Amino acid sequence: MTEHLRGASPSSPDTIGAMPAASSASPAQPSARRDTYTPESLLTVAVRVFNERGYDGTSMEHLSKAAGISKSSIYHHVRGKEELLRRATGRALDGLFAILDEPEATRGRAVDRVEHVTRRTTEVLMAELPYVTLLLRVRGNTATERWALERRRDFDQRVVGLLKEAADDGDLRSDVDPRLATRLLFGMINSLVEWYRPDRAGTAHATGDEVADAVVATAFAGLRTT
Amino acid sequence: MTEHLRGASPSSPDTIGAMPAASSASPAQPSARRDTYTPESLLTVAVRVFNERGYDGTSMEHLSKAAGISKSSIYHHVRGKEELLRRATGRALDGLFAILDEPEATRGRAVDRVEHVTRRTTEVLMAELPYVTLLLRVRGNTATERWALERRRDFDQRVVGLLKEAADDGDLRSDVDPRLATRLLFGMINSLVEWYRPDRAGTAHATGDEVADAVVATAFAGLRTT
DNA sequence: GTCTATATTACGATAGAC
DNA sequence: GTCTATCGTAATATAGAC
Repeated sequence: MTEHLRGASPSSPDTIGAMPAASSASPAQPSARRDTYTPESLLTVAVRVFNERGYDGTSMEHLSKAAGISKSSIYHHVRGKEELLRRATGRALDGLFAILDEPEATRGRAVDRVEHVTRRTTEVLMAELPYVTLLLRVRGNTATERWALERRRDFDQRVVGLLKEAADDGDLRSDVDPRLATRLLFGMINSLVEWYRPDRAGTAHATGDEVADAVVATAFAGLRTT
Repeated sequence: MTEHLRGASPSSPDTIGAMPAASSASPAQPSARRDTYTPESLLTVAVRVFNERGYDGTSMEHLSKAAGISKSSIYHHVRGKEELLRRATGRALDGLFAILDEPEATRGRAVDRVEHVTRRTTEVLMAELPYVTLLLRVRGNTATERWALERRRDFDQRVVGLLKEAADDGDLRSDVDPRLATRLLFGMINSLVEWYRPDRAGTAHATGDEVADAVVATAFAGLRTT
């Protein structure tokens, strides 16, 4: 069992890409990091384990082994397991909501705004993959989980509004209700968390751009040739 | 806290619809049931709780409260939590694999076979909703979960084969790889477990038939009007 | 078949030394 | 900031009475 050594040390090379700049707010200074965990860098490890084992299936013991520090050391950085979940889902939700404020999502023909939101949601999902993955698996057992679920429902409702507009414009097929269409659309997009892996992109499967293109093309024009 | 009383008794009226016929194999005899649990009727309760709280988030205590019997009584019917998971996922997988043996899935033009499998998978998912829901959320922490994941991958691969055939026939859009198309297709279908509720069908959202129609139309022709 | 009581292990979190 | 040791609780599962 050498599992606890893999990617364990806070300064181990294979975690650099995922490591945030320490307390320094500037993202242009990734160098001056101390050889210790911050809540942010600990979150990176925790979210990975949460996604591997499931949130409920992950114990603090699992986290401590994965992070390479003791259980009690984790409590020095965060108040507990639930705070890690809140930070992770919050990050995912912030990324998603930001899409709705983009100019392309607020101006122009509704169906084009829907298409923009579709593409950008796919992109944000790929960019923030571990955080969105965790968000999409939340069940609602704790207050934090219910808070995340509620924010997610708000996001969905905003998009339903867009689909309704596009339907009123006559730009969406009339035999599918906008609410149902939104659910199928997000079903397709969100399923990326089940198989998309950035490290495999371009080899075992398509690159991020190709995936986004495929999602938009499939969702709006369908799989069948005409 | 009256939660443990809701739908608790094995013979309570609100569980009748979900209750299987006892040892009698004939489904035309729902009457002659004894006022006690069978592994099958216990499974109905357990799967509902698993889906509400997540498998890892469900303790035997939770199950005993929901079933209205003690923890130790559960062990009289099944060997443990994992056996319940295996029975549930096995049932879901059997339903899915049966689709691939249907005549419409083995004869005719590939693209039509894909469309048939799409519709039938949607229908089986709605008919066996709790079991398929549980299957789709399995993570792989135990041997049983890995067994279920492997069978599920087999099913996916069978469908990828169908999509490849259809693509070779020139019936599928050429700018989306068959493997990717299969993933997006199943992403859309499988997302039903997140929102489809049989009791709400026809009121809060579309009926089962309408949902199946919408899935097929969206997946093959797309959301946008042409 | 069901129960109460309990064995045993694992869990989240804390105390206090270094 | 990290550690070892430990507390109190909750988990899975079993023993044995009825």
